[in-house]
This record gives sequence, structure tokens and C-alpha cells, in this order.
Amino acid sequence: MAEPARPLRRNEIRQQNETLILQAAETVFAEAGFGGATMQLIADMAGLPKANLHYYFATKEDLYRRVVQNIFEIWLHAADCFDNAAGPVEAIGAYVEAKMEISRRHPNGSKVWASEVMHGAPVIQDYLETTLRDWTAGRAALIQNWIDEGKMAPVDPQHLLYMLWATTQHYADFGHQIETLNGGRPLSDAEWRAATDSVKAILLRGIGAA
Amino acid sequence: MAEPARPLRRNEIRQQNETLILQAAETVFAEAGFGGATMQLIADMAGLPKANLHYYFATKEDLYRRVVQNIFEIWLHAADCFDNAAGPVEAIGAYVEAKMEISRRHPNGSKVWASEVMHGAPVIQDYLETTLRDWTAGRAALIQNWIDEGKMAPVDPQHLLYMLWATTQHYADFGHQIETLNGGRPLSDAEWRAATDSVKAILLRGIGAA
DNA sequence: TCTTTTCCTGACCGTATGGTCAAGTGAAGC
DNA sequence: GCTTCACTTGACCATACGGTCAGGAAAAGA
Repeated sequence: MAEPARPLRRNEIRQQNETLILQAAETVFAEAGFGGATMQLIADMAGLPKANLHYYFATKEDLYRRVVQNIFEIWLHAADCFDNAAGPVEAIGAYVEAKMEISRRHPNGSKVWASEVMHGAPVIQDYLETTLRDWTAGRAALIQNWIDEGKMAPVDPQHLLYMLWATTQHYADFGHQIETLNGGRPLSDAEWRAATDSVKAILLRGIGAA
Repeated sequence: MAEPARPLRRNEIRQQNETLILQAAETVFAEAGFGGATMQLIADMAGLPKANLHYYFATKEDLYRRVVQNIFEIWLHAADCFDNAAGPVEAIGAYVEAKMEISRRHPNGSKVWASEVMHGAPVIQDYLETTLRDWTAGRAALIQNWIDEGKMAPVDPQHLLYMLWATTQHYADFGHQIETLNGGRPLSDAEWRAATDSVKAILLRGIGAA
């Protein structure tokens, strides 16, 4: 941005342009979907000629794949809260907190992911079948333990996880609808706080752990 | 399908072809998004020549608009449960029940709606600002009444509504992910029953009404 | 300084898409 | 029977898209 006219090193150039393109791509894919997005649009938003995009990313699909992987890794990392927790209140509270924060900071990534899954996960099916399946099974077992130990009500762990995903991601994926119903203004800091607290309160009371 | 070769009346032809096209369009738009869908694909799925589609629907956008309006009306109709209910348990229980049934019967419509909203609601923004806003305000007031009467815990009505939408529509919009995590098989009758019961149980306990 | 390697980009290409149209078909109305 | 009007459709068009390429610029290495 306010860069002095220092000549950039090779590696810096590569890194800088790749992230520039990836950010622009995330926005355009989120706003237009994979089919509606065009390389020209992404190039314009990144401020680069279209041919330059194809220098860094061979095809539109390659670029798209990278965008999807990015958000997936962010989500996986957020899930660490789950493991370092003593019980359901702490774990689920922290998880909701983390995922709401992600919905706020990376709404476009969330939308791209949602779009990808809705269209049958053409490029990340293997992730769903391996990484996500394993992660889900592990957390479901953890939740089942808490139930067996009487730390929470006997709810189906799988469906609880779906509810966690659905409620938190809703604030990113349907952000436009929420904004419209909020008088056309994006949620303020306080409103995000209230949203997070509402979701947490209902869910924690819902699993009989608060 | 197994139609005898009876000559069709004019009105029948129009009606039959329009619904045929609308069904095909809903599927294709859901699977590929607006940008990824092609009139040729929709035509093939409907078993009609492409030019015939443009006889009934002038443009791709017109066709798309109709598909979106369809699912919106289905949802509005499902919301009647809310009004004929005496209290929160009955109302929210019935609403979840109805919306889960819609997620099951009209997953493609739900996906098209989600996609439309995610992309900034380019064609149904006016619906959001009028019909949906009014409906939401009405139900939020209703919920607030129940809270004031001590029939449920003091949760933010707006965010409760978002949770209802998010959790129920998740089973349609992310159906592919759920199916993958379900061993690659779609949810059976019993599994849909269990899903609905899980969602209802957590939400009703969550609002302190069960 | 000279060579090599990476980076950059305007011009170009084949294809697929949304949409048009004019010519045809056959049921409705008289 | 004859006219009218809704319906049907293959062929066509302009445009826009993803992707290519050759050749130039500039940094790295010698």
C-alpha cells in the first residue's frame, strides 16, 4: 500500500502477488460463485493483467481450490478449542466464540465453502471423506464421553455439531439477509457480541450444561 | 410420464411445460449456481429444445426469479404454524417440524435461496426489505410477548429466528456434507426423524420452554 | 558485464453461452 | 373447411470466457 519504492526480492514478489490474487479470488468467488466468477474480474480486483493470474495459477479451478483449502484450514485450526477444554461448557463456548469470530473476519471464505458443499463438493470431496470425517468422529466421541459422565444432556453429538456449524456460519453465509433485517446496516461490535452471546446461551442451555 | 396419447388442451400444455421447466431449472440452479447453470442444461433436463425455454421464459434471469419466488412462498406458508400456536413450545416445535420437512422435500429450492442471498440477493432484495422484514418483526414481537409472560427464557427473538432458519436449512444446504459424514448414504426416514427431534430438543430446552 | 532465470503482458484463439428468428405444426374458433 | 393464434424448433449470431503464447523487462547469479 504505502510502500516505499524499494525493489522487491523475488520471493517477496511471488508471495505478495499470490496472496493478492487469492484475496481477490475469495471475494469474487464469494460474490459470484464459481461459475459466475471470471478470471478478468479477479484480475481487475487484484490490479493485475489476466495473463498474470495464469502465470501464478494455471487454471481457474486451481485458484478456486486454493481458496477453498484456505478457509478449511482456518476452521480446522479453530477447532483446537475443543481439545484443550475440560468440559462441554468450556469447549462449546470457546468453539462458538471462535467460529463466530471467523464468520466475522472471513465471511467470503465461509461463503465459498458453503457454495462448494452445496454444489456437491466437486473439488474437496476427499477432504470431507478423510480430514473432516475423522475430525467429526473424534469430537462426537468426546461429546459422547461428556454425556456418559453426566456433564451434559443426552443429545445426539452428530446433530449438535451440525447445529454448531449451521448457527455460526449462518452469520457469514446469510450476512446479507441479516444486514437487511438489521435496517440495512452491518452488525456493530456490540451486535456481534449480542449475537455470539445469544447463540452461546441457547446452545449451552440446550445441551443442559449451563 | 405413462400418459395415454390424449391430445393436450392448450392450457394444460402451458401449465405442464412451465412446471417441467421450473423443476428442471431448480435442480440445475441448485447444482451449478446461477452463473454455472446453462439454459442448454436446463433444456436437456426438461427434455425440451432450448428455444422452447425462451418461449416460456424470456431470459435466464426471469426463469431464475420464478424459482426463487417459489421457495420463498413455500417458506412463508410454513410459517403459519407460528400464528396458530398458543405458546412457544407449540409454535417453535411446529415451525422446526415444518422447516425440516421442507428441507427434506425441497432441498434444491433451499439451495437456490441460499445461493441467492449469499450473492447479495440481486433479484429478491425487495422481498427481503418488505415481506421478510415484516414477517420477522411480527414473529419477534410474538416471541417477546411470550418472554414477557414468562413462558420462555429471555433470549433475543431475532437471533432465535436466525438459529431456527440456520439449523433447519442446514440439512438442505449442506445435505451433501451430512450425507458424506453419514457414510455416503442419504439420511433414512428414521435418521430424519432423529435429526428433527435433536434440533427440536436442543432448541426448546435452549429457550427454557421444555 | 554477461548469462540465466523469473516475472510480466498485449494480442490472440477456440469454444460455449444467452438470446433471436423465421419457418413450421396443429389445436380453437367460426 | 378455413382462418387464427398459441406453440415448436433448427439454425443462427454476437459476445464473453478460459486459456495460450511469444516476446519483453528485470532481478539473480557468474
